[in-house]
Amino acid sequence: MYAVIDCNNFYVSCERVFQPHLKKRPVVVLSNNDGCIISRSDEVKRMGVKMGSPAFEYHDLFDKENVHIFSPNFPLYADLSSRVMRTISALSQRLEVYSIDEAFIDFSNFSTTLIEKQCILLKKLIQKNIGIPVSIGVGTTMTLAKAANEVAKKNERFAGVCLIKNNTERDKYLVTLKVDDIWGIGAGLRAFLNAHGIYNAYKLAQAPDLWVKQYMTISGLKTVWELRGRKCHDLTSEHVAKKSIISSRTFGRPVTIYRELVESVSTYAARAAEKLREEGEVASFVSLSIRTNLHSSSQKHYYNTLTESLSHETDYSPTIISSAVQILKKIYRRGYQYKKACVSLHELSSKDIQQQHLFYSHEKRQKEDRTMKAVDLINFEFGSGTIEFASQGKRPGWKGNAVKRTPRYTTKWNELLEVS
DNA sequence: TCTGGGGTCCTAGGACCC
DNA sequence: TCTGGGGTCCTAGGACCC
Repeated sequence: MYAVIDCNNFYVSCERVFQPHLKKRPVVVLSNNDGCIISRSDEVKRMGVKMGSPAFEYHDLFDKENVHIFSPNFPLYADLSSRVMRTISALSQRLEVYSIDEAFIDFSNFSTTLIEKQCILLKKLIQKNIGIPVSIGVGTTMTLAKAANEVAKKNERFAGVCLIKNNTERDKYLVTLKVDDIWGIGAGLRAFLNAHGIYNAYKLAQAPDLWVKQYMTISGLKTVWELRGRKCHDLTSEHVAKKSIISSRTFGRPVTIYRELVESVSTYAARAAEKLREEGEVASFVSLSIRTNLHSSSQKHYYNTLTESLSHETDYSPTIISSAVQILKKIYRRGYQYKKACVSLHELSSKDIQQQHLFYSHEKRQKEDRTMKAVDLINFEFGSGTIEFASQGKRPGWKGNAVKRTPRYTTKWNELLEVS
């Protein structure tokens, strides 16, 4: 048996921890730049506000309904997430942290009665210790656990915990779930399945293997098998090395000046390199893409991307920054209003098993390592951005602003004082 | 006026090999 | 008239997840 623990409306719930008066009140959290809606309270969901939709479309509704709006406060969410995960890990050895607000645990060799007791206890514990409401779903495969979780969320009588104990229960619940409520079925497959008369998860589970394989690839077939109770996925508990690292941001305003693009690209490259060092990896390739506003119909569009190999595997920020800026030089075109840049690193490998390089001495590498260590340490101790590279610019006008960000209550002493 | 950020996996098709 | 068979590797694009 697997259980999946999912924090309800996670970012909204995090804000409510420090502003309890917002319980039962409509709340949304927006993306960077206050662009999209990325978390909604139940009250807002009931108003028909769609996940990921642009915030400006709901300006009037939010005004009228007195919706509380927040800019994202990711340091806070990350910290509360780690506290939730710590509480869960106390209960189970085998745990996979699947995302910031979700974890799987392995309940093999437990009786269903015991599992149910443990889940109810865990839900209470997380609520009491951290103040975050969660839903828990249990099933014989990870996909069925996720389905049970959906059932628990949709139906109040479960009080947040739903176990699929046998095939009869499984079929009964699957009938109530739409195909795209199922893990692995998105909008594209929903449209396809609906066009073939398949609307609920039960019907999907009945679809013939060959047909599923042909039209939904092997991943779709695994989903179907898991719905029937045949195990195809298992927990990945140990740390999995990342295959790519991305740093990208939409600008606070359209950018036309080349120097400003250099500043933003340098900043994203520096951040990507920093993440790379956190992972203990080195990169072989740097990619950069830049684009104008996709949604604007009044201006001319431009998008371009280019990947270049580094002369040697590295995690040294100056090397990665200058590579990204070199690419920018090649793909930049005058006369466009740029809205976004994205730096990504590829062909990552572990720093420990780095290869020797003919034109890149051991001494040079050690010196670079010491420099980066110092930079990272300063930024960790005194806050990120304390020390930056010159090409990142002094007073960036292209950065977005998050006006409605709440204090980082749990990770910054000075911001804790802002709690009134 | 205003539309996020960060990832993974799979497939088709082309290039190439013998 | 009539043009093989079997394989690998790479990439772009599309699907999905949160």
